[in-house]
Amino acid sequence: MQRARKAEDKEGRRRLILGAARELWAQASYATFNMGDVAERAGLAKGTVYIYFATKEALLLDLLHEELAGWLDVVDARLDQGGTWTPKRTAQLLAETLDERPMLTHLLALMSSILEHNVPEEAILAFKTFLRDRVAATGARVEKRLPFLREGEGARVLVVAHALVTGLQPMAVPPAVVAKVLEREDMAVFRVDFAKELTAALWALLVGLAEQAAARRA
Amino acid sequence: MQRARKAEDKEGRRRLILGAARELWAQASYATFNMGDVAERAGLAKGTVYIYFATKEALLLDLLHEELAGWLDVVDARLDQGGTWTPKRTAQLLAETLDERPMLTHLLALMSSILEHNVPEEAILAFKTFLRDRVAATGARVEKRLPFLREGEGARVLVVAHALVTGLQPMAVPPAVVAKVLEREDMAVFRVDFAKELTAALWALLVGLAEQAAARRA
Amino acid sequence: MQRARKAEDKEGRRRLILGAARELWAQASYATFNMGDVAERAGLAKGTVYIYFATKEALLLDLLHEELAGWLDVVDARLDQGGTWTPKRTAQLLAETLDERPMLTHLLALMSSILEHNVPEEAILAFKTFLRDRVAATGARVEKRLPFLREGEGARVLVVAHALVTGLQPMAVPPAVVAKVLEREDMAVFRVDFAKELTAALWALLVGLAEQAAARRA
Amino acid sequence: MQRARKAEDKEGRRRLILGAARELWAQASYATFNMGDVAERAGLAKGTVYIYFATKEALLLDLLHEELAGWLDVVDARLDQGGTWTPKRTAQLLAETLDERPMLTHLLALMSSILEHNVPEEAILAFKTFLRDRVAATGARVEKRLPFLREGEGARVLVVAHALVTGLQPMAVPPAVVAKVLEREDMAVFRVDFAKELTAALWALLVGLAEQAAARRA
DNA sequence: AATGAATGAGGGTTCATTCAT
DNA sequence: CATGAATGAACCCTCATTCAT
Repeated sequence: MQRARKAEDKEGRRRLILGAARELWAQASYATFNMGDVAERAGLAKGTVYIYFATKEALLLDLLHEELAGWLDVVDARLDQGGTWTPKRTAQLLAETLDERPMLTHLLALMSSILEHNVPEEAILAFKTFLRDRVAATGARVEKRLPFLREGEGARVLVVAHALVTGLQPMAVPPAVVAKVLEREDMAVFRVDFAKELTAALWALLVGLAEQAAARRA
Repeated sequence: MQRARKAEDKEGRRRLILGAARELWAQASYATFNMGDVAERAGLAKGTVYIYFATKEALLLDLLHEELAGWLDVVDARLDQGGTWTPKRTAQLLAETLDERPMLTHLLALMSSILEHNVPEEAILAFKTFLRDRVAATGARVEKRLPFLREGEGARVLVVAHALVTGLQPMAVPPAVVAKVLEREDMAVFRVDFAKELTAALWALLVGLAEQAAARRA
Repeated sequence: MQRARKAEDKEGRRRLILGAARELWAQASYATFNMGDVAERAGLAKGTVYIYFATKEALLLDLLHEELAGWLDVVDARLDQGGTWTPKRTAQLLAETLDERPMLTHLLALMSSILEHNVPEEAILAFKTFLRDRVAATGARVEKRLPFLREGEGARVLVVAHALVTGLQPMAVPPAVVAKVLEREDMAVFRVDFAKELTAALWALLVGLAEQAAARRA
Repeated sequence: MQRARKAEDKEGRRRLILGAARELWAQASYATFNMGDVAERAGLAKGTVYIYFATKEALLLDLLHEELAGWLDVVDARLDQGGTWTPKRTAQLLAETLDERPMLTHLLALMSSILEHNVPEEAILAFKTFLRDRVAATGARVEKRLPFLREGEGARVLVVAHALVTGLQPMAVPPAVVAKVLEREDMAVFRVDFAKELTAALWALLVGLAEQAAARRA
C-alpha cells in the first residue's frame, strides 16, 4: 500500500480505516469486532491500523464520533426548520432519528461502559471536547424551541437521552433466548420498542420539565 | 466438602456460593470477577459451582435476583407507609435506595447487555417471571400512590428507571482517565451524580406523566 | 489426555512436560523456545502446561533445577571418591563435567539475566532454596578436598564458577558472523574454548585462594 | 533536520545519535530501549538512525565501543602512574572503575549474548579490531605491572574479567522478586556486591597466576 | 454430589526494519 | 541524506466450561 505522505492523504487513510470499521460494526458485536479484520478489509497491515488509532476502543470511539456528528447535523437541521415545537415533536425527533441509526445507538450504548476504557487521555479529551461543543449547540437549539427549558437544561436532556439509549438499546435487541421468553404473553412488559419507548420517556421528561417551570413561575 | 443430599442442604449450598459471589462482586468488576475465585472463596471446587449455576452469567443473574428482591422489599415497605406521595418523593425513594446499593446498580447496568447473554432459557424464564411479578406488584403500589398513573404505567416507570440506571451508572463511575478529563471546568456537563441525576430524571418523568394525565382529563 | 489424579500421576505429568521442554531446549534458543511447541510435543493442550508451570521462565527454571541436580550429583560423587585433590583437578572436574552438559550451561547463562525474571516468588524461593542447599553441600565437599579453603569459600567458588559460566558460554558459542570474524588469526584472543578457559580460570582462582591462605598463615 | 554532507558532519550526526542512546540506556533496560525513542530524543526520524547504524544491536555495540574506550583510557592512565602494583591493587583498579560505570557493565553483560547477534559483519569486525588492539595494549600494561604474567596473559585476564562482569552484573542487580527472596538470612550466599565480588575474584585469579608462575620457575 | 485436571480458543499490540519520495 | 508511513511477524496467558472418577 502506498504511503500517505501529505496530511490529506493521511486523513484519507484514516477514513479508509473508519470505513472498514463501519462496515464490520454493522454486522458484528463488540466481542466479535477485531482489529485484524479491520486491517484486512482496509487492505492494510495490522500494524498500520495502529498508526492511526491507538487501540481498538479508540477506533470505535472515533467511529462513534463520526456517527454522532452525522446525527447531530440532522437534528440541528431539523431544529432549525420552522414550525411549532412541542415536547412531543422534540421527543419524536430525537427518538426517530436515533432509531434509524442502529450502529450509532449500539455504539452509544457501549460508550461509557466500554469504549471510554483503554483509550489514551488525548483521545478522550478530543472526543469529549467535540461532544461538549455539539451537545451545547444542540442543547441551545432545544432550549430555543422549548422555551420553558432553563439554560443548560437542553444539554442535560441530551445527556439523559444518552442514558436512556444506553439502557433501552440492549433491551430492544435481546439475545435469541431472551427474545423467545419475551414472546410469552405475560412477558409483554419487557418487550421494548426502542423508538416508541424512547419517545415516550423523552416526552414525559420534557413535559415534566415544562410543568416544573410552570410551577416555578407560579 | 460434604455432599448436599436434602433439598434444604442444596439450597444452603446455593446460598453459600451466592454469598461468596456477593463478596467478590463488591470488590470486582465484570472483567475481574471469575468463577475460580468464587469456588475458592466458597471452599468448593470449581466444578461444584457449575452444579448449582449453569454459567457465570447465570450466577450473576441469580445474584441480581437476590439483590433486586431485597431492594424491592424495601421499596414496597416504604410505599406501604403512609404519608403524601408526590412525584418528587417517589423519585427520591427509588433513586436514593438504589444509590445505597452500588452492587445492585452495577448488576442492573449489565443485566440486558451482558448477564442475559449466555444463560440457559430456564434461568432466563425464572428470572423474568420473578421480575414480572415483582415489577407488577411494585408498579401497582406506585400507581396507588400516584393516582394519575394509568394501569401498567407504574411498571413502565420501573422499566424506564432500569434503563436510566443502566445509562447513568457507568457515567457516574468513569475510568480514571475519563475522570481526569471531566475534572476540567468546561466538562462539568458530563459529570454525573448518580442519585441526583436519577432523581431529577424520574421526577420530571413522573411530573410529565401527571401532566399528560391532566391533559387527557381536560 | 487422561487426567492426572493422584500426586504421582501429577508428578508424571510434570516430568512429561519437562521432557518435552528438554528436547526442545536442546535445539532451540531462548527466543525460539515457546510454550505452544512444548504443549504440542507433550501431547497436551497449551493451557495444561500452565497448570504445572506458571510461566515460560518458570518452566525453564525447573528444567535448570533438574539439570543442575543431575550435575551436582555427579560432582558430589566424584568429590567423594578418593585420591589427591589439587586446585587443578578440582577445576578440571567442574569445567569438564559442565562442558559435557551444553543444555545446562546454556540455562545457567540465562539464569540471572532472564530466567529469574517473570517467575512467581514461590518458584524463585523453591529454586533458591534447593540451590542454597546443594551449593552448601557441594561447597563443603570442595572445602574438605581443598583444606586451604575457609568455611563458606567452597560455596563462594561455586558462585564465581556460575558467573564464569555465564560469561564464557556465549563467548564460546558465538553467532555465525562473529565466528567468522574470529577465524582471523589476529582475533585468536577472542576464541574461547569453554572447558579450557573455565578450567584455567578456576584453577588460577583456587591457587590464588590457596596462596592467600598461606599468606594468612605466615 | 539539515543534511550532513561532509564527513565531519556525518560524524557529528553519529555522535548525536549515540548521545541520545546513552541517555536512554542510562534509564532503560535492553527490553525497554527502542529505536523510536532514540530517534525522537536525537530530534531525527527513525529512518535516519538506520542510515548511521545498521541495527539496534549495532548501535548499542557502538555505544559499548565508546564506553569501553573511555574506561580503558582511565585504566591505562592509572596503570601508567607509578607505584607498586600488586595483584590486589590491580584487581581493585579494574573492579572499582567498572563499578563506577553501570552503563558499561550493563552493556558488557549483554555483549556476547545479545549485542553481537544481529550485527553486520563489518560492524563486528570494526568492534573486534578495536577491542583486540585495546585489550592488547592494556593487557601489555598489566603484564608490565605484574611481571609474573606471561605474554598474552594480561589480555587473557581482561577476557576473564569480562566473563566475570557478564556473570556478576545480573546477579548484583536482581529483579524485585528475587531481591526479596535474597533478603532472607539463609540466602546471603546469593547476594552479590559487584565491586567486592569482582575484586575478590580478580585478586585470587591474579594471585593464582603468580603462584603458577612461581611454580614454573621452581 | 463433589472434585479438579484438562481443554483450547482467542487477539491485541509492539517495534525493528524498509523504502518510496 | 532525510523522512516517516507501512509492514507483519510473533506469542503469552486466562478462564469458562467439561467430564472422568
